[in-house]
Amino acid sequence: MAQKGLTGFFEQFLAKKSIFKNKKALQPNYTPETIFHRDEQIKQIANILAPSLRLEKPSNLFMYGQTGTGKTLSTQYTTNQLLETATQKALPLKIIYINCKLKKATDTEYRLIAQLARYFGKEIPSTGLPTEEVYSIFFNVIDKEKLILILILDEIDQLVKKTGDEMLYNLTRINSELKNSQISIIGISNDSHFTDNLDPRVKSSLSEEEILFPPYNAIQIKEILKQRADIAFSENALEDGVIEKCSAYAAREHGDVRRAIELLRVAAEISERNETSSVKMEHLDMAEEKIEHDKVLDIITTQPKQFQVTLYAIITLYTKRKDMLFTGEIYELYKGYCLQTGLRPLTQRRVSDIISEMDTLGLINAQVISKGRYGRTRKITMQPLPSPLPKLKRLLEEQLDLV
DNA sequence: GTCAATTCACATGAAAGAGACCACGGTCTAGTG
DNA sequence: CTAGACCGTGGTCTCTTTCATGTGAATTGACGA
Repeated sequence: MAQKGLTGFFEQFLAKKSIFKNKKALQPNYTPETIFHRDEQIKQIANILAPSLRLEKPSNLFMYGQTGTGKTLSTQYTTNQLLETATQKALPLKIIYINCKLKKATDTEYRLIAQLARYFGKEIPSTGLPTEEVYSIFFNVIDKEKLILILILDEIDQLVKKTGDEMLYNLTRINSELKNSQISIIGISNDSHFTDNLDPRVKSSLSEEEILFPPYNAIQIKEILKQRADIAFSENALEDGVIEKCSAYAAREHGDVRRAIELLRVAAEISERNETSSVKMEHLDMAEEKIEHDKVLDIITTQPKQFQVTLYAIITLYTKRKDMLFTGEIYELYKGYCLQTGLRPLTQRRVSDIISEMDTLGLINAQVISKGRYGRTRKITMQPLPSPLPKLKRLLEEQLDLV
């Protein structure tokens, strides 16, 4: 029945002139051929890593800067070049890039080492072995022959937050036991205070060298966006001022280019779906909303039930009383809903943690305050969320089978 | 009126338990020659 | 005799509970002017 209509639709879709020429240039993992405004940093990285070509261990390196300031990009660019030279000269250089946040597979010491061992073709079960065992497997495989290993740990702060800094210590220490090979660690973090709380031993060995990535300013963002847009879009696909507005927006958000590019891409997708011939200003606004909305929906639907019930309690209470809420009353309400849904209520201790997780995720504003004689608690308010509350509430009701 | 002590209602930390998942080695069992 | 099924042990991981300790200002109450 609908088949015929659909073939027609797809044919029409293909026949339509796309505003995209090469959409890849807007994907988050795209590496452009030239990188703007990061010459200084790239040169530094190259300088620090260059000794590896003489088979000497490069210094460990720590890079920091806000999100979307080109840390990962610059690193990948430099290491790719480095690797190219190394392969040409048949040097035993290996570079491993691990994003500690992206993959759930690397958020514990065991998993990280297992992941590393897998890069060398060792099959490591996802669980069941003692961590020591995995270390020694890894150790043996890299020390078999001479090798310079550069290990890039992106979002290293996430890793340390979850597993503690002991593992970094272990990793740096491993060098002294290796006979043939050497490991260098490149840590990338968007938290500049990250090293403050590290064990001094780890700190000094990790940041033998440091590179700071300052945020881009609006003009720089504009140039970068322009570069990407030229590749990504066909001619006249962008209305005048779109790029300017996009970069202004990103500059406001501490110079995060990644966001600017995402915004541009989503805006273009919206305009394509709306069958307009070019990306207009209003698409940017819609894109901004959509990005936020999707983020919230994604968070909500992927969180466990307990989290959802807690959020549901907060939303219900908040729609009833538009002022600040406190942990105690939320917990009481939460217990009630648990009964309704047949969930076993968690302790207040846990719910308290859940609430603070929500704060970190940006769903709510939770602030610890003291009400003097009346105790200490979290003051919870809801930010103006991109998705209207009743809609969220209904979504949660569906998720939880609440009536 | 002033000032230190008290008190509340949680926050925050540390440790440990439960239950799921998994590897490994040993033992048992059934099928094969 | 051997491959595969099955079990017990010991390991990780995540989520949670339990127990313990911390905290900051409103309130209280003693004190002095």
